[in-house]
Amino acid sequence: MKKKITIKDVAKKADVSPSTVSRVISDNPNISEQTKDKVKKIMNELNYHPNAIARSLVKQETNTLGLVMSRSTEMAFANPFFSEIIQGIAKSTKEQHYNLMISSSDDYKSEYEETIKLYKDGRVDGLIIMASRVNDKLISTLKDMNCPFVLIGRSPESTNIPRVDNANIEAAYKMTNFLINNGSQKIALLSGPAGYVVSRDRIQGYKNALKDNKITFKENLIKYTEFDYESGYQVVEKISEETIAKLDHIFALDDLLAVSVINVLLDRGYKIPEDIGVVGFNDQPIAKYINPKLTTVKVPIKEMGKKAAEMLIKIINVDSYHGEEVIVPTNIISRQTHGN
Amino acid sequence: MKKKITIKDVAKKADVSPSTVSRVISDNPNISEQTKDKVKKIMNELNYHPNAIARSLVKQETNTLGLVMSRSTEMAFANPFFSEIIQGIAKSTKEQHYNLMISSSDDYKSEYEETIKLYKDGRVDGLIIMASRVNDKLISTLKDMNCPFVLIGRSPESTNIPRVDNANIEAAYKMTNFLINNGSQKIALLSGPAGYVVSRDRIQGYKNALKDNKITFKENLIKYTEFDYESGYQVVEKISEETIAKLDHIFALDDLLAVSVINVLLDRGYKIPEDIGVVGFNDQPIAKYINPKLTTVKVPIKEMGKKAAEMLIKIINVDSYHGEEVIVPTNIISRQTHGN
DNA sequence: TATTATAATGCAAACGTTTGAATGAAAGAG
DNA sequence: CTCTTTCATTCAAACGTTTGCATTATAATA
Repeated sequence: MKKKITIKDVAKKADVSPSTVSRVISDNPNISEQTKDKVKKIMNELNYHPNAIARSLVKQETNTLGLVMSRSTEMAFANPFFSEIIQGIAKSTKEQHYNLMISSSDDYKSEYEETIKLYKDGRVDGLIIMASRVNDKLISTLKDMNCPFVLIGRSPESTNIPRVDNANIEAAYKMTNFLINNGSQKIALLSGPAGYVVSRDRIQGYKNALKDNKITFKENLIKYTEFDYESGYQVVEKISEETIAKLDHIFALDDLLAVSVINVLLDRGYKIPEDIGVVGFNDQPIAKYINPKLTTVKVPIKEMGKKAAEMLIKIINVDSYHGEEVIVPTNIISRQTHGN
Repeated sequence: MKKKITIKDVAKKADVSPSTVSRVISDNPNISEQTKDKVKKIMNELNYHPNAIARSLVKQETNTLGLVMSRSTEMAFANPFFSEIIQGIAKSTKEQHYNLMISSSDDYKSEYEETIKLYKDGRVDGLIIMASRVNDKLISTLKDMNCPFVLIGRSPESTNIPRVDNANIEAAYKMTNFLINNGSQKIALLSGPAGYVVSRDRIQGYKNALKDNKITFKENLIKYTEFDYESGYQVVEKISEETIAKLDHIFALDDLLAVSVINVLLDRGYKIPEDIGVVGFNDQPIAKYINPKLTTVKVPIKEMGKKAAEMLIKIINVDSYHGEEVIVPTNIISRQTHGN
């Protein structure tokens, strides 16, 4: 094992003290240009890289952000939503010279513990949380520890926490309205798990739109499933022909779910959107890959990730800043799967 | 800012030395059960967490793996292939109590530097590399630094390096053969960038199959593009009707590319697979989401990621082990897009 | 009882940096 | 020519652990 080159080696060779070397690294104005040049030259010669761990220890900061997935590892990545979020986060961490550590577990309990641990162990300076279950104690724990974090989503219990989200209620309202204005009355919902805030919010928007249009809401028009293709497919498969025959539209609260809806419908011989319309949510890439192309509501997922990371870094670094709520705009992307 | 609880605080309160506390943490057999209990109790009381950074500094290991994407951030994540790889890696890092740090840049040069830096800075104990350009100097640099790493893919210049890959040549051969056996003669290829080893290998397999079937290879039947949907679409769009009319099959060297092929074909009014067949490579989730469902070659992407991480961890930890080459099996998934 | 082996714990150095305070040299002021 | 100021550099402590070695107490042996 080749011996590691430390700041002392550089110092010795340059005939200065380690402190001086450290100061040229940080470009301290007290060091003369002359010595700066000399030291830099030697750093190159020796191919010296400052040790980030040692630096972290004394500065008490790691320059790394932690990302934790609130769902089982499989679920988390199965949905392209997360790839896009990561994409955004990775982008701004890179831009701001931060590192990104990602963590995911298989069940909620260990997820919770992993998250706390990541921070308590001192591996990260702050956390981006995608957990947004109803009644998630993670949020309050984090607050108690005063761990810098930003939430992607919404936590109904805790107000006034730094977060980035889209206006789910409003967006679902708009989409429902859009369908109604196109002549639909019977709109069924395929929702994600009832335990997620996103599900609740989107359902709320749907209900609001129904109400404003004087359409009575029926609980049995909502089906719940996981946020992945297979679960969605299975749930929709079970719906009887008669039920479907009565429907104008199925509004899936996620694009992947919409795709599963479309596929069981197609498999059963329905024509989309002639026989029945299907719309989604998120505008993930797949929305335009499938045929017919999916009408959906666009949420700028990547930007959300990007914004979240930027916000977190700011929270970590500027004392006076404690975060804000940023709500990104959404809009309907009208493609080929909605009826009219 | 609440003061951080250190090993010293625990030691003081338990009336032992820090060394003793450290030893109960590592469950050193020299410590009596009695003191172990006492110390553990106090660690709980104080909610003490050992600081990973300090630990890393003295042990000269971070318990962290680094993952670097060889493509621009956008590209990397745009293709679900990477999500699946990450998924696998995340799984085994978690299982083995390692952390995962991910890195991606926007161009190749900074990618290279970021990677080296990640390791040189001492943030990670080893690297998983997905770079597999032809003539990638990253590999040799890593070797020179004797940085533990495993490659996902193949590096034609360097032999005998730890890596996990699928048998690309063989797989492409099998698929081509499959198409020929189904009666195809004119098979065009939509390849990823010519600079990637995967592209070359798959093309090689295609050529071999042609040769073994006494079909003459024509260079102009191969088109190159990036590994994302839009690039694929644009390339295929430019192909003339006459050219397409002569084709039996288009073999896309990636599922996402296959989807783009299918879509321009569908947009132009072709029936798949009646007019022309399309097959892909990788068996990404999207293969079964689209309609008609994509015939493709299955490569166990997630398992590759998992295996790579396991191997890397072993390389890091067991002196006598320097890695191996593991080639995962592939097989054809016959669905609805190939003709016969 | 003196001697040695054994078990449990403490001491202090080390890991590679950063940084406030101390030092020294050179320059400017009186 | 002394006194102060300024500038550039060094000293040494600190960050929170781990670990080889020394130390002590206790038990076993002669």
